[in-house]
Amino acid sequence: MASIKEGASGGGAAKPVAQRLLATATRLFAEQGYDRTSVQEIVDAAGVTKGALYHYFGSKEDLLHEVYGRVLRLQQERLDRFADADAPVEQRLRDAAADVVVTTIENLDDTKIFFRSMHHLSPEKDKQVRAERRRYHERFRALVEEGQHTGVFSADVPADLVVDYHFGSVHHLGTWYREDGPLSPQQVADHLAGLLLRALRP
Amino acid sequence: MASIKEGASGGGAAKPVAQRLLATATRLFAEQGYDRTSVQEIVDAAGVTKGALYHYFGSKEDLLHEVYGRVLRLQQERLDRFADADAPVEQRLRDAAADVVVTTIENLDDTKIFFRSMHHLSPEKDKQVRAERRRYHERFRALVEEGQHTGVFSADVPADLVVDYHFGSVHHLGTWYREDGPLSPQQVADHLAGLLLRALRP
DNA sequence: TGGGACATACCGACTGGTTAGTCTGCCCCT
DNA sequence: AGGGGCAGACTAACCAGTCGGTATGTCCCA
Repeated sequence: MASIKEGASGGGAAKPVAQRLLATATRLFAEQGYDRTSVQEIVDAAGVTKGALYHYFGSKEDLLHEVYGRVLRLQQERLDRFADADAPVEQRLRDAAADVVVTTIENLDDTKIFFRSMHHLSPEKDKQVRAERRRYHERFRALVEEGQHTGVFSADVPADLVVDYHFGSVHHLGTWYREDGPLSPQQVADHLAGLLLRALRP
Repeated sequence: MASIKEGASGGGAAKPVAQRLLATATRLFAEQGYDRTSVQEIVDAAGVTKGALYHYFGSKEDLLHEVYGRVLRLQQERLDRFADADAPVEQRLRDAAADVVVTTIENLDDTKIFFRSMHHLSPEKDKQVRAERRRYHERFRALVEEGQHTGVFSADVPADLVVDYHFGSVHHLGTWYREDGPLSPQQVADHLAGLLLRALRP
């Protein structure tokens, strides 16, 4: 329901207008912020007009919500994959923690928007997004708790706080990570996952 | 130059208008975001009119910049105090790391604004704020490096990344910390500083 | 084969409302 | 009597969303 109204375009043209609009909006939102980006700017940059945008999307906010949906679905799916793997819990947590870093860096525009503009959503959509985020948080927390119960992680720190601790660093990536910096996404991920696992050593 | 045009008010009235405006703006910016808060709202909530606001501040952006200046000065001063203390480096880092958490929670409105609205500043002011943040970052990094050189901290993770790691969690506080939650500011600070120090164990 | 009926995809001028900032002037203290 | 401190109406710009219109395509029945 939250997905784009099929671009149809029978034969298979160059680039569906709806997707071009979403990609353009994502870039502009990340660069200038949601409120600072006008609908006119988006359609100009995408080479269409408002008529096209409002043909595919119900509102400007729908564009934002669409970005959120994409990120959430992607991250949740990947987390589930790693958490369900057949490996010791410390390995599963390490893999999941590192993966979310890589995925975040690879979609840095989306995640910048995600964390900066969350509070721009209408109460209704905000509630939905929060619910999905909570599911994600809880899945991650379950990994930490499992390790604490089996004794491979230190138990004298609340699991919730540990999760927020790690996601703080993930959240923060958009602020400091530069593509032309000295570290590859995978290197950053390995370092951050390493720090987390060491912080959890009993 | 970046400070408020003296409220004068010779004798010492109830509450200087300039400070009331700044406090009101801070609250509203934190609640609704900078762009979503109109100047009219601010002056209404402060019980004055636009004439008063533009008498004391050059622009809406000046209000934001003023909030930034306050936070930056406060945090820098406190960091310097802890970093200069006469104690082993692991103790100084722990104290500094915990203190910034407590200070952040105690000024959660300011820091929410700080991290959310940074990119709303004009290039000129943005440059200035960045420079001050960098000084702060470097002071903190020096502590990590000192410990790495003297061997009390593991050296196989870049010091810059460690600093961003910790400040990620600080940055993130505004997202999850609730006053009516189970943890006091000091408890959160102790946990986060503990995690950092354990992550750095050789 | 042709043509009417209808739908999809998009255009772009327009509207109603909001906004930051200005300006003139009053009031009160010194 | 002069100026700081403020009021409040005003302006010029901008913005999300609307709406009537057009061009192109598809389906169906004769």
